[in-house]
Amino acid sequence: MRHALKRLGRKRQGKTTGPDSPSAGAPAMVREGEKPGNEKYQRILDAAVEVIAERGYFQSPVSAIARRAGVADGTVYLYFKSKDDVLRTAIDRTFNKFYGQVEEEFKTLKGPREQLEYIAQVHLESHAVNRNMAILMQTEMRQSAKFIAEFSHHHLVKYIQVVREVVRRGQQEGIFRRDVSDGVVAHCMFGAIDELLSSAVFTGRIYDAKATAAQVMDVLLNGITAG
Amino acid sequence: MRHALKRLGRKRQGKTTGPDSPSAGAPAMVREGEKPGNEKYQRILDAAVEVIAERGYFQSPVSAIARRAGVADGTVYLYFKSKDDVLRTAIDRTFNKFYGQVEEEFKTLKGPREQLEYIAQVHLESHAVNRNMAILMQTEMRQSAKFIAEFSHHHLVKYIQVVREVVRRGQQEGIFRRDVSDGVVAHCMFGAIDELLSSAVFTGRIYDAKATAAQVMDVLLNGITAG
DNA sequence: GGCCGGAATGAATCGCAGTTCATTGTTGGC
DNA sequence: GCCAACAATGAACTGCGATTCATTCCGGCC
Repeated sequence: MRHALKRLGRKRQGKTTGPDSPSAGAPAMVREGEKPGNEKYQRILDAAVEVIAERGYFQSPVSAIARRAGVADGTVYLYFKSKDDVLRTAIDRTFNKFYGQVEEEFKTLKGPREQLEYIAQVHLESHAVNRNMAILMQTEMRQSAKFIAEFSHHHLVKYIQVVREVVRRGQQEGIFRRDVSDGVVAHCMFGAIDELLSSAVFTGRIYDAKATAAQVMDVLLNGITAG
Repeated sequence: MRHALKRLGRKRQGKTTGPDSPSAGAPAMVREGEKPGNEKYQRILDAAVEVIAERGYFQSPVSAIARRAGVADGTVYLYFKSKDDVLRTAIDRTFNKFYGQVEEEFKTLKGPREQLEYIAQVHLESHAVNRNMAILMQTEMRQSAKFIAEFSHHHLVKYIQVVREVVRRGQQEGIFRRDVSDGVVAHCMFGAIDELLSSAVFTGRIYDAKATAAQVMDVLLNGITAG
């Protein structure tokens, strides 16, 4: 009803809807197995992080992401189900890398204090590794959209869980005070580090991740040390 | 070019653009002085906070806010310049109330420890006072949109400033350690409280603001106490 | 009752942006 | 060279939503 103008340039006809296309499953998408390895896949992901960090998710049209990645708008949909999917994937990958790193280091680092210090340091270093990703984490992940809220909350919970476990072990070993809840400590630690990172991200300040982490953990550990 | 259908229902003509309207300044807006007192003004503000807390700024059409406030879409523009303006106003008011409260209490509360504890408590209590506003603070304020970023950052800075001053005074008086920067302490405190609040907001957990604030400040103050 | 000023309304405008898909390029096998 | 098969393209589609503004409603006044 609305649009009086019909397609004039290209004309679309024949092969109306018949499911006779070759590829069986998804209508038209790069095969699952090839995606992560593909160069364009990565380019799109990187471009999305860049653009979204600059302008915010809702102010980043797919066309802008595509342009930055040097591909056509439609190509994005060859590799991702939707615009949401791009952002979700980017965040997931970052978190998984973080957990992998922590898990790896925990194999050789056994003391609760050292473990907490290590987490703080990696958390703060994320800024240096990929500034755009850090910006994105400090903004979009904070649930500007409900669809991100749900799955990003899951990651947060996992982080807190890891810290809580370390704290609880420290309490059992008599290293940490037992009169403060491990949950409160975990949230305090996460919150403190995160706010420092956040403030650095927004003011563009540069800092030494190791030294800053040390200061924060000095206060915190000092505050929760038993005796 | 695009739209073939022209207005059919109401027809618009005459008085094309001439600036002969009665009210001089803004084209058609409730007089400045009357705004804040007006009942509709407040209704729209409240409705906006509610709706945006539920769905997020970009997923909250003006029409939804208007409906919730029980006014027509156009009425919103009688009281506010734009959709942005509504959100900005709501946030500004909340912060100003917070500062007013803190300032007032500081008149009778002089010890650095007590002052920090009071700030923590008010901060945590904000959840109880207006849950929707708390949600909004934890989400939209975190810069999902650049236009909010700029002015909300200003508020954050002010908060940190207040805490820093208290910490510095505590250091001068020899109550707090001097080997940790007041800035780091301020960010830690803000971050810790904020994260606790955030987590409560998202999980829907209920907590006792006074007791929780006490625990957090116990750890923090214990961590920064001199001697 | 008729008129006036201003508040309120909500349909229409208009531009934008997510997604689709007919068409075009490219590659490798014959 | 020719022909699949498949990746890539980008114009067109479509629906949504911020904002405008001609029109209606309302209260006070003559």
